[in-house]
Amino acid sequence: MKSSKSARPSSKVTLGMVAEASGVSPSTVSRILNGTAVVSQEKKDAVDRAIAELGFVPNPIARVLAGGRSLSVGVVTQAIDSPYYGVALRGIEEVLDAAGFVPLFASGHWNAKEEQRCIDTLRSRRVDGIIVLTGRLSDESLRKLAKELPVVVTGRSLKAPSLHALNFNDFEGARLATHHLLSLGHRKIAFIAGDPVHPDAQERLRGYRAALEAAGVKYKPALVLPGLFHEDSGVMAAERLIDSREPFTAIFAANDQMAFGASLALYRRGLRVPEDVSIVGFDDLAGAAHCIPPLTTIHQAGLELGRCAAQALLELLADKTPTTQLPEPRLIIRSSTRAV
Amino acid sequence: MKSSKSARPSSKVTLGMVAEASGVSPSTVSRILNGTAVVSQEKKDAVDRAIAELGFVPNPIARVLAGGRSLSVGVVTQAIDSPYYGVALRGIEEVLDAAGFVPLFASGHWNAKEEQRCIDTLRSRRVDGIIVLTGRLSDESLRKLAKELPVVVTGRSLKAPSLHALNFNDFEGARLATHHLLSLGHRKIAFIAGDPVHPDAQERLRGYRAALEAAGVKYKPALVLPGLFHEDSGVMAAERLIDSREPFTAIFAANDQMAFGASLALYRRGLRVPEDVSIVGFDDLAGAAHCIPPLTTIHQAGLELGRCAAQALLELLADKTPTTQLPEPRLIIRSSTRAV
DNA sequence: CGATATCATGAAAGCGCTTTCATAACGACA
DNA sequence: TGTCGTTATGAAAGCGCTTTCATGATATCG
Repeated sequence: MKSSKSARPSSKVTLGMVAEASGVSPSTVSRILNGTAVVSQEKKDAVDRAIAELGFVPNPIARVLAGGRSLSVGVVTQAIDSPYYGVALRGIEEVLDAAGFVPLFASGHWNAKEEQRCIDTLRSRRVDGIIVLTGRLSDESLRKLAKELPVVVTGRSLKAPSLHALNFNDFEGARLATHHLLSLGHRKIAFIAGDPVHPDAQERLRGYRAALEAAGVKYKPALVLPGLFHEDSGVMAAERLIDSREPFTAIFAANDQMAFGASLALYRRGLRVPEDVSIVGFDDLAGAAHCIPPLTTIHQAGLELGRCAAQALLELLADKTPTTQLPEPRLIIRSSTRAV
Repeated sequence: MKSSKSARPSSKVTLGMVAEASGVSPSTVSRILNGTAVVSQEKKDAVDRAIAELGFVPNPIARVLAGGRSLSVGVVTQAIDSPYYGVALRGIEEVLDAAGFVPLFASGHWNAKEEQRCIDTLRSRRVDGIIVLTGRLSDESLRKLAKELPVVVTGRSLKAPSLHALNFNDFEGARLATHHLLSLGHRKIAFIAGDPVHPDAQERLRGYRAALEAAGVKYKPALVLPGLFHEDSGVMAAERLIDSREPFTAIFAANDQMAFGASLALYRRGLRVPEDVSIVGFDDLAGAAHCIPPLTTIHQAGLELGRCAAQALLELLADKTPTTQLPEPRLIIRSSTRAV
């Protein structure tokens, strides 16, 4: 009969006990908990009181087994430690948490097979919906998946019921970056491309070419270096570029990591940024603002991406049609670029 | 009667159906699945065949409700997008996955309350064990938690049954870093400290002082700047240092992020690394090898940390006593340090 | 060779919740 | 006042699995 103001979070209080304590049936408690039916205010009060008193916490496992929602959503990312997607995960976590949902993360490692496995695991865990961050799965499998549960996918633009796609405007971003260099007077602009199996990489290349063309600058294949989206490939690309003796005054890298790598290669070869060559990256990673020199880059809001994705999934879950779109790319001018 | 070589991963095959198809009871199927009792080879074969044929996948939700293992472990990290812990998460994921376990990540944001909430959520999800990456929870709560399920915690050294602690030798790492600078002839070595609420930060400060003392260099409080483990605090610390006019030839930052920040501040003030001042970091983040100049630092294996933690938890789960220890700190000499 | 210990197996009772389905209780209408 | 639609509520049947507990079969012993 002690009325400690807050109940100790005792572990094994069940819905049944709440029912008994408040003199109603388990069904009624469940209905109150889930808002699945009208219940008299009187009983509702009694139940609420009992819940508080006993410190009852519903068991999500039992709930989902019985056919209810799991209040969890699966997130398949590619690498849990990716600097870009990591921020997106934080965004997802943030909005999901605010809505009472729990994220379940799984990494596909840029491999369709593994991604599929992640999805299977996630589904066996009975998640209510799935967010796929880019990845290599075919549009077809995604569409099929969306027939089973709500899906939000980033990095593509496909349309299907119960499926929302969030695509960043890579083309425009790349165009912006290249245009910035052009406007600074650069004409010999090298491009370190990303892995061409990524649609992103292709779009960014397109944007680079489009900007060149618009400025009447001839596209030179010798100025386009292959890359793999990581630092080392940026180093190698820049070294290859220097060794090729093809003249250049600026480099646009398809992502920040390669831009970091390229800067390093230039540094090692005694070329200064931005005095000798200007560099623009893409993504605006957390590190871009603190590297030397701070990197001019295209801001692709990872945090926003995550938030939007989660928001969209929540809407799908509520049977609404999400309308969320990603913000347009923005050029962030820092210190790695200057006029020729 | 078509004998497609591999079963389609049909969704709703239950243990009961397997039992029926192979002419045994559900109990027997369960026993075979979990190895909880001896079953005749004959039945085992029949069941295995039925499982393959039907493409049966056990429902983990039902399993855990009925009192079995969930084959999942909770991981409370501090920020899902932390550059250091991110790598650790990858290590955890890797070894857990190999053992058939699934990690459930939750972020405590360096806040004991939130951490506790994460743990509660995780437990309501019925994880089999929990890994706590550092964090702010009291040793006491951890000990109490360990009474309920196996726990592995990093960044402390406490001893308790069903609890394994993995501590990195921060003192020695800091000593090593400082000693390196000393051996290069530096005598005025500034230290950018970490947030003193972190035991790590305190240990690193101790290591710094110990090295100084061992070399007969007087400890100067004016050379110790407060920091918060992130880039901006590194920038501010270095600026304050410069402004103080206290002479210095080297900086040892309690982590890489602050070292990056300090480098940036020096760069802005026209001081060159390593020509004018040497810098040593701590952690060996992925970016340390690619920044300019590549950072000399103490390698604190994030990946190893994750792997060891997961390994230890697996052992705890198997009722063994883990003996895993973290590797000793190593000094990685790159290009940010040189002799005076 | 009968009695007892050993063993593989099945029947059935849950785990904690959701959800039909059925049933009082109530008001409304003729 | 009697009948019929509404409503709020409860009883009970699962969801798919694990785990006693009981049982018949087999092996072991004096």
